[in-house]
Amino acid sequence: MPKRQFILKPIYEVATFWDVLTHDERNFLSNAHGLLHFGKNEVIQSEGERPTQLMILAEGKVKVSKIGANNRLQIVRMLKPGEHIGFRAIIANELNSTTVVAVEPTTIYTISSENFISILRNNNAFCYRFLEELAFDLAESDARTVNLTQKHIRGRLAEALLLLKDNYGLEADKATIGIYLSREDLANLSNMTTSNAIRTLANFANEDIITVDGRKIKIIDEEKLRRISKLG
Amino acid sequence: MPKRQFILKPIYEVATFWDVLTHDERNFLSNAHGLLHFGKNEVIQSEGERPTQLMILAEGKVKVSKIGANNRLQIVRMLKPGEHIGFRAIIANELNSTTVVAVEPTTIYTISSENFISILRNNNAFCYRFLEELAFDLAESDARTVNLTQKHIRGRLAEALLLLKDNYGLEADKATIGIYLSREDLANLSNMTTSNAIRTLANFANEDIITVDGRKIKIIDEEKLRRISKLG
DNA sequence: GTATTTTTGTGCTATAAAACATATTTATAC
DNA sequence: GTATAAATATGTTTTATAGCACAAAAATAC
Repeated sequence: MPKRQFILKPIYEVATFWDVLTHDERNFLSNAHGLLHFGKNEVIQSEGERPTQLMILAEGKVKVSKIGANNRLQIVRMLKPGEHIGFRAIIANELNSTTVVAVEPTTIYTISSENFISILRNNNAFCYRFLEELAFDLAESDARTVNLTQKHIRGRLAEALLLLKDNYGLEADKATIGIYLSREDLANLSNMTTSNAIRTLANFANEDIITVDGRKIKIIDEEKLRRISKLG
Repeated sequence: MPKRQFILKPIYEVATFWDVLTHDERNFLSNAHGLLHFGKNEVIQSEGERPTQLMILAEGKVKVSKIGANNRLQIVRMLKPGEHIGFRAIIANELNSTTVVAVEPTTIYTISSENFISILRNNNAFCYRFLEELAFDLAESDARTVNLTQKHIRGRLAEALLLLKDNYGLEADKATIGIYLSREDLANLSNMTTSNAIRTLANFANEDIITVDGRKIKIIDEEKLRRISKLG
């Protein structure tokens, strides 16, 4: 069987804001955009750097993380195609507050900060779209703060698995979570050590809540997983 | 000495967005706004309720919190005059994701959700202002997630004290933090139990980093406090 | 002014989770 | 194909912090 060939979608099919652009803006952006590729584990942007462009994830999956005390890494969110990278720092006129790394081979459309800001300043519907996006992101970030600080290990890991399921969906078997993360990434997402992620994952498997095959995780009993996540 | 009389500033002096309004919008809002008062510890909005108005904090201080696992409360941010309440949920068209409570007597100007959205949709500069505000808030929320999950108790309390100092400033003596919180609030802000907040506060006082007189906290050695916060 | 509730303070115990140690398996390099 | 590195797995020890109990002080109610 030949390896499946990905046909890259054009920017107007990837960018969720395309419908609110004016005719002129569409014409302009059809040319005035860039294209970047990143291999697995490649760094897309780094915390502390000055942002130079809005990035639109066209293909692939990325993790967004921050370094905290003792150089411990915390994954603050995971992005999928159609979502944006780097726009928060551009809007706030700050340095990047997060590091973004490709979890699998990733293709990105880019729009320069200047062009991005220019459209934000001139197209009200476009501006409103990003306003909505930030409003959603803020609620999620606040919720994550509370979940990560108050839930116990089992609750945090259950929550992370559900977050991944909700974000990336399930494969054709309707059970396998649509992203394969290392135990270390799972740990950084759930605010625990790698050994505890491994242990807790094994416990969940023993309790027939999930099955684990390498990095493939099948959700067997979602109800139970939600209960564990909810109770903390 | 007679009790100091607060003269309430008019909305156009409180609202930080007033300068980007059009002449017509100013005329309109000069009448189409409401005024609310809340006593100490009164609930201004509740998690799960439908938001009905943008609130602009005119006088007073409020805490913004969420309930997590085991009904434990987490304060996610603290607001001061000029800052906004309830706009995130209106923009995202969601129920309130947070509860807001007055820490001291508080006066609030209100603008109905409909009027707020209408201006957002028509005045690009106004929309951009709130875009910026959310961009700042998101970075702070992400930073808080990492700090609260990774720092130890001393680091978390030191961080909370600095956050309060940076947000509310110092009194005339250039040492007393400009807001008086209960030990319980300090604990909910720093993600720890009340006893641990009390204990750690006492330790800081013993180490001559702060002095404590009831709820008044004087910062004696800010350098040391920043070091403790940074190291975690 | 006294009673009652709330807040603050302190010691002790229990426990969740990190830290550490060490295999074992899997992936990658040459 | 072998060597080396990285990821996964598991047992043991240590520790930070929650949980609990109770006392003292302060605030509030009557």
